[in-house]
Amino acid sequence: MQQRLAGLVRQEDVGQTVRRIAGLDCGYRGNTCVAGAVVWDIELERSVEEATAEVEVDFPYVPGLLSFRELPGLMAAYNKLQTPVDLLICDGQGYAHPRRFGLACHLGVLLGIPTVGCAKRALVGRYEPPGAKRGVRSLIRDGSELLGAAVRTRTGVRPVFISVGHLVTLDTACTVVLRCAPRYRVPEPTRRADRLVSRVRQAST
DNA sequence: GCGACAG
DNA sequence: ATCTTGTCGC
Repeated sequence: MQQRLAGLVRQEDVGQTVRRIAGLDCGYRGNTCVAGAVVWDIELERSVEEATAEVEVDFPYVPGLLSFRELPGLMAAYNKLQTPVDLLICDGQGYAHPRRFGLACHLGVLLGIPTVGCAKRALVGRYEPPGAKRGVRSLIRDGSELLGAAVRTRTGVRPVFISVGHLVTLDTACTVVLRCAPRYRVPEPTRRADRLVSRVRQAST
């Protein structure tokens, strides 16, 4: 399925303005996936809408097949949003995937909107550690193929791993993530979604 | 056969 | 991801 859908991914910028950025993340309570979606206004520098959803899961975590475990919950949370979103940042890989179709690509193709993969760890590919200063990038490659970039969002802190999801270029993906991460390693949309999920999980445990 | 392996 | 005890730094 991933090999087939990978052919639908477009790595070109299509969004004119990128102002409202959604962040998605999920956590678990037994076999229940608790997903959260946050819309971050890059101009106002604040969250303008949040939504959560819970769905039962049966698919296990398997490196390379994360989508099949998290997509249902993430889609449910995203679909509850009322605010139109310009771009979506996902907690995981996009193109930097064994079959070049990570979670960010899958969500992008299904939703038909620009998406970016921003993972906390690499899955495939090789890269040199980027310079220590915030903003420095280092390309992630697999042989001669360009997969993504290791980007330092905070000086002296380990980098995040950016790759194209859908309807964006790698350069735009890196620029957007840096704009969304002026203070913390993880960009605000994803970071807020993570915290939202944590709070909901606690309140129900 | 062994090591690696998003969340 | 989840659980869990302690430590370091601003």
